[in-house]
Amino acid sequence: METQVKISSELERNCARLNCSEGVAGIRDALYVLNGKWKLPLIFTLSGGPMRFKDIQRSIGDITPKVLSKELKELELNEFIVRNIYSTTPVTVTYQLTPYSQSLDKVLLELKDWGTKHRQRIVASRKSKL
Amino acid sequence: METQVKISSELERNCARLNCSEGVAGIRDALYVLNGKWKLPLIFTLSGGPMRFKDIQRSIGDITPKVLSKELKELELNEFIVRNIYSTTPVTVTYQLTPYSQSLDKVLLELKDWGTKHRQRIVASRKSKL
DNA sequence: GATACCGGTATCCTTTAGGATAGTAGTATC
DNA sequence: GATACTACTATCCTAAAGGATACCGGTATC
Repeated sequence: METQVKISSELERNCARLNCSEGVAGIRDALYVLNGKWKLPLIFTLSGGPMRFKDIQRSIGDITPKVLSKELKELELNEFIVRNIYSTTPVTVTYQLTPYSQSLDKVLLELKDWGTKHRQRIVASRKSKL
Repeated sequence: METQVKISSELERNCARLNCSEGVAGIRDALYVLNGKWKLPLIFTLSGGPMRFKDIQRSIGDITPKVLSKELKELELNEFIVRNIYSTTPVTVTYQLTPYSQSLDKVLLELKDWGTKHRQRIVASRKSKL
C-alpha cells in the first residue's frame, strides 16, 4: 500500500512557465544575503520601528553582542538597515529599516505564517504520540 | 542632511496586531527546519516532480553527493519529501515532495521573486558604478 | 567612590556546514 | 574483461557560524 503523493500544482505550473533553473537561482540569490540564524529575525524585529542596540538584544533574547554587532553590519552593507547616531549624552544609536527592506515584507509574512503553523503541527504530532 | 527612512507599514500594522515577539518566534521556527544553503533550493527543484539522486545533483549543479545525501535525509525526517525505491534492475530511487511541502509554496514563490529582483538590483547598481 | 547602563570590541572556543576526493556494491554494456 | 552508470558512503579537511566570557570608555546615578 503506497501513499499517493501529489505535487504542488501551483509551483509546477510556475516552474514550467518560467524555467525552473532560473527559479532555483532566484532562491539561491535570496538565501545568499539572508543566510544564517539571525538576519530575517532581525529585520522582522526592526519592522516595529527603529531600535537601539541593547533593545534589539533584549528583544531577540539570546543573541550575544558580538554576533549582533556582526549581523547588523552585514545588514547595513546590504542596505537593509541604517545606523543612526544621535549626539545625546550618552550617545544614542538606533538601527532602522531602509525602504528597500520593505521589499521583504511578503517573504517575512509568509515565512512567519508558515513557521507558526509548522510549530503547531509539531506540537500536535508530539501530543498525539503520548 | 538626513535621509528620512520610512518603516514598513504593512508589517508594522501586522506587528502591532498580532504581537511581534510571537512573529519572531514563527520566523525562527521556520528557519530552524529550513536552515542552510540547500533545503529550500532542493524543495523548489523537486517541485517539478519526483527526481532521482543523480538527476537532482545534476540539476542543482554544485552539490556534492555527501551533502545531498545528508540534506535529503533531513528533508525526509521533517516530512518534506518521501524516498521511493523501485526494484528495477538496477534499483531506481526517487525523491518526491509530500503534500505537506506544498504548504511552503507561498514562501518559495515569494523568496524566488524577491531573489530575482534582488539580483537585478545588484547587477544594475554594479553597472551604474562603472 | 561604587555601581550600573550604553554600545559595542577582543579573545577564545566549539560546532556545524559544506566541500574535495576517493571508493563501494551491484548491474549493464561493449 | 574493461568500462560505465547508479546511489550512495567514508574520510578528511577548511571555513564560517555562533556562543561564552571578559572587557572598554564614557556617562550617569546613588
